Amino acid sequence: MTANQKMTLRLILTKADIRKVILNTRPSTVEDLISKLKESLGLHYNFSLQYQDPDFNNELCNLTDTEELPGKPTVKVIPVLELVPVSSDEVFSDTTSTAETEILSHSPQERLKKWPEFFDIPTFSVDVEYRLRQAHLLLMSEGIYLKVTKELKQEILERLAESMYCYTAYPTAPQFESVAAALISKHPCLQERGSTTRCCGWKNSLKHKMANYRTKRRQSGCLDVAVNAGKRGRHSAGGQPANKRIKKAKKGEINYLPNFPDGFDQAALEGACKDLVDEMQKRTPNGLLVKQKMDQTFALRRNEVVESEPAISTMVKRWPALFTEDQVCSRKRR
DNA sequence: ATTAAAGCGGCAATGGTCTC
DNA sequence: GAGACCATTGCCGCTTTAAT
Repeated sequence: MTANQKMTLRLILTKADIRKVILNTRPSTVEDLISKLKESLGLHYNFSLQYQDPDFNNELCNLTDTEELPGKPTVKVIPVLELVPVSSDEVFSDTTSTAETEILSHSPQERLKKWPEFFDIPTFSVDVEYRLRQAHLLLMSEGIYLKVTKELKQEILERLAESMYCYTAYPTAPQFESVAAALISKHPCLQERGSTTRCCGWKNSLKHKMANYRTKRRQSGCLDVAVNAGKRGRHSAGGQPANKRIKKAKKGEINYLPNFPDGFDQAALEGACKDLVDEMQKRTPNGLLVKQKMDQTFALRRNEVVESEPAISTMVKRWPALFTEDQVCSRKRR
């Protein structure tokens, strides 16, 4: 392949938006290809690429080298989800992260940010953004409101639920209101005629969506929402529902049961627990080490308390550091 | 059959009333 | 004032419905 050759490719942005793209020069690196695509299509988000590989019956493979591309390749855009970096005083955990961005994962660390004063509506898929822009123009010129189709609503709700979940799994009524208001403020074509707030339908849908989103997360193994499930008697197989004994959360609070930190399993955390006991037996325990290990093992302690309801005396033996002045004050701040 | 949206119902909190 | 009791309210998981 020569570098100056034109390049024609079929670009899959979404299921509904597949475009033919012609580049004047054939990019020599994947980075170059991505920046050329960003430039020619005006895409303002980061993405990686997958291509249909003729070696594997045209199944998609990650693109690592432009040499792998056939003559007229079909390439799929894979958006990279990014979170804004968080300042250390905004986090619940005392541990500070040096990462500039974090990919969304199932770890509780994703929910580090305080609910913002003004909720920032995320950017939707290219297709949805395009449709909203068109609808906005139509509203401005003709005064016609957008008729929100089922799949458009679905994509909007899904993206908003994801965004809200970064802050909390259980938004309050005013928080739902603020998101709905921010949505119609950013996209006036989504306003509802008939309601005074112009967005109470969105608020209602968001509430339902969030409940369904929690169920989804629960099924994929997120303990922090799973702890609130399984309380109904008639839905469990063996008489008593699984989590019946776990008290239902009060208004405005949740039963917090975080997953283990990334890279740590039960055994690793048990090790940290033992280190802590050993350290606490010293005449002058290393405060920094104790604090670090206590933060690391937070999820393990929560699991013990919720799962086995240990006696206080057991907790004192297993977690002597938990009852020091430093730790009591530190936990109160959480 | 699958999936998302919405309705239903159990449960804890809350507030009012009554009695002591 | 304190407590017991009862009705109401609102949250949220589970189930149903509707669309494909």
